[in-house]
Amino acid sequence: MKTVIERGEDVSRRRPAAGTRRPHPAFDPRAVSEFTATRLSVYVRCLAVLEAEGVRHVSSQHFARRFDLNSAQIRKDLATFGEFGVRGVGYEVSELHKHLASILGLDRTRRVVIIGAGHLGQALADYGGFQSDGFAIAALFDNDAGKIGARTRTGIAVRDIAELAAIVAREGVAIGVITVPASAAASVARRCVAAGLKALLNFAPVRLNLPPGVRVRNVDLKIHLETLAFYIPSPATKGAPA
Amino acid sequence: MKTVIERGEDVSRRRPAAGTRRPHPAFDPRAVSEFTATRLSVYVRCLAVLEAEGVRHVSSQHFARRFDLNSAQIRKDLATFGEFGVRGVGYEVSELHKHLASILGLDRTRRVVIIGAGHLGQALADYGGFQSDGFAIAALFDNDAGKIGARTRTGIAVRDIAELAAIVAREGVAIGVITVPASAAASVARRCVAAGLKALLNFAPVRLNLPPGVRVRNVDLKIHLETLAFYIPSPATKGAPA
DNA sequence: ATGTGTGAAGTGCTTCACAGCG
DNA sequence: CGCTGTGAAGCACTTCACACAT
Repeated sequence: MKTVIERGEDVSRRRPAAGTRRPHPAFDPRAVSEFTATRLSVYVRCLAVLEAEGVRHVSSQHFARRFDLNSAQIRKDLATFGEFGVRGVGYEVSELHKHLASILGLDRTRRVVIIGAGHLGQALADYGGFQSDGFAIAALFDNDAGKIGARTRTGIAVRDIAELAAIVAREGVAIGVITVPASAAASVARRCVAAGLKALLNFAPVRLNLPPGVRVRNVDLKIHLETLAFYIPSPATKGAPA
Repeated sequence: MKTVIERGEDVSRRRPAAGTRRPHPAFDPRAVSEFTATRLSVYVRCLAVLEAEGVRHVSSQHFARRFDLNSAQIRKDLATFGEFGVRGVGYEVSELHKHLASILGLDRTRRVVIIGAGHLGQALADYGGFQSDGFAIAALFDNDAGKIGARTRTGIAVRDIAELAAIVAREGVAIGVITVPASAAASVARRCVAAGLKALLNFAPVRLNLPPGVRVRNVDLKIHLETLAFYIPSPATKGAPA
């Protein structure tokens, strides 16, 4: 991630022209770090909790204490997207929730395709948490004739990857999830880009090299496990202090 | 991650006492950042590729170019763990591979338990990449009487979570994978800690609060998707510059 | 001559601390 | 007063650049 994006020196400098609060000053998403974007998603989730509890207003202080976050960071993050707070009062939970959800594009359902109908791909297709809250599986693909036409446990059909481009275009899909073996990942990723996908969630243990404009996030289970393993004080190694 | 670890000011300062290269100077894993640990895992994978190709020696320069990494970072990372390189020559692939694998504890098989036999838990249990290369599924647990006793597609039995502590102790398991619903995650995590697990890979969309000494890594699929969604130039939003 | 190991510089994320608004 | 929004400081990871080992 090279982040050679020109700085928007004046965007955040601007004060509201009229007396009202500015919900949505122009901001370039590409200028927002993935750290901030990730926290945005966390905030939406936390706000949903507060809203369900009937909480109307919350200060960054209380919000931080409640969810084990840093209040300054919350304020800074939120200020990136607009002036949502009221000084001396805090933030209006429901309104903020709606705003942030809209910034993430969660106010309308995003269709997602999954490429690779192995164990993992099928499990993700059937995974409830994937289906709810603004995301829906548009289709599940594979290139194995033995799998095409079959259905997952919850009844999602496995389609021929040859149909990928057509379905992506027809359903307006922007996000693809890659759950194919490592050996197939690079070529599948290229097909995804050719089909018009703009973001990929890659479960294959491969670093994908993609054109600018296409975002990738890698979820590499083996690397996660190995990294965890690294920190485990092994019974054999007595060296590490307790 | 608070990283309040005291600095090991002198550990990296020490020069070799004898004339020979020191493969393994004492280092405290807790003083190694997760960034470095993650890359360590990447390096091992890359080295396996080179070794399979029959490459004997590699310089940080070539290594970096081959796998799209930064040569200075490679040298710095490796220097954290010992002096593996030979000046003017580079690194001996097979030897370095072995050393790094040993540092990650991959030279012996790590047993892993999975808690939560839903779609995802079963898929991970069956996932080949999980099984190979130093990790093995010791057991798959659930608390649903309807699932206990059943088997995954590849034949792994679903066991009662009541057996968790006994099996962890008997098999010497240190790593747990949590694939239960969000509502159950906190209590399951507590059980994991009580059972003696030292590292958790958490797929539940919840921030686990655990005692020091227990590492967590979160894989939150919904947050990944939402973060990706954030960067997608939505057809509705015309504001963003091309 | 070549390439490691490493101090120093660079970069960017996080946290502090406070001016100023409500 | 309380709390936001934000410049400035702090901190951590990355990259540079070079002394020095081979």
